[in-house]
Amino acid sequence: MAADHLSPKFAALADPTRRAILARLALGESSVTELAEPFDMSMPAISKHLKVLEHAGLIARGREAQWRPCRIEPQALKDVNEWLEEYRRLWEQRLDRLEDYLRKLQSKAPKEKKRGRKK
Amino acid sequence: MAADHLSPKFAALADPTRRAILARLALGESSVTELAEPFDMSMPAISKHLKVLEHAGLIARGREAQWRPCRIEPQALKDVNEWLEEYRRLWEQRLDRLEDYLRKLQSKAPKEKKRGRKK
DNA sequence: AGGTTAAATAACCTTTCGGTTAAATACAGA
DNA sequence: TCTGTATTTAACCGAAAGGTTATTTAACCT
Repeated sequence: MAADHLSPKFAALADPTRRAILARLALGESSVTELAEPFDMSMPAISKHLKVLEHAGLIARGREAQWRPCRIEPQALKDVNEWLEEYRRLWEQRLDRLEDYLRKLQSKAPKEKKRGRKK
Repeated sequence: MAADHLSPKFAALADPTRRAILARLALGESSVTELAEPFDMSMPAISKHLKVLEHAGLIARGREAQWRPCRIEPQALKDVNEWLEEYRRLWEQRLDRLEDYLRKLQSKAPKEKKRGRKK
């Protein structure tokens, strides 16, 4: 157990073409040809991208006649999110510090009012 | 503007060694040698991993005498989180459907009680 | 100045990635 | 059964990834 399922997911997401494909699939199922349409790229290239996404668990594919409709697999993104969650406090903490800083600036502001502003 | 800052971040996260380094840095600053210690890997290899993380904006490095302490840059992870947010409804939606399904199962359950259970 | 420690760089190697074109496969429909 | 349409597979290519060892740089400490 505990194989590294995250690496292939991150690797799949590291390509803008594949992220664009995911964005498209977030709107609904689509065939390979439809998915390929926006890109200036050969069909085999798209086919390879889809295979990468599939192996990462980010998409799944059905079969309808000669079409192989693709759909997004949200669970895979949820897995990524769960990894990220471990770090959430880090950026929220930093945000808190920024808020503290801004609050301090604001409480100082009245004193500063007397000074002229640089043109 | 609008350069692709996400690809290098995802690419950096696609390696388990680098994710382990990040996990370590989430606990606090660390020198390169300290970071290298848990891995069965040469120092230059670690050095390269750190460079990848740095270029992705995931870590930053200081200078203290002959040490180059590394620290995590939470903002980069926040950026990844923001990308992921666009898809959140997808997995939450699916979870809702599962909950609906389980609720239906439960309301059906009393009827099922009368049947014997398979051994 | 000389020696030690911390880290980066250079040069190299093998594997993987992202693309190509050409050929093969799978199915639908006349 | 032949033809067109959708998609994959095969073979190839150059570039990038991830590792190595050997060398270099940088800063500290006598």
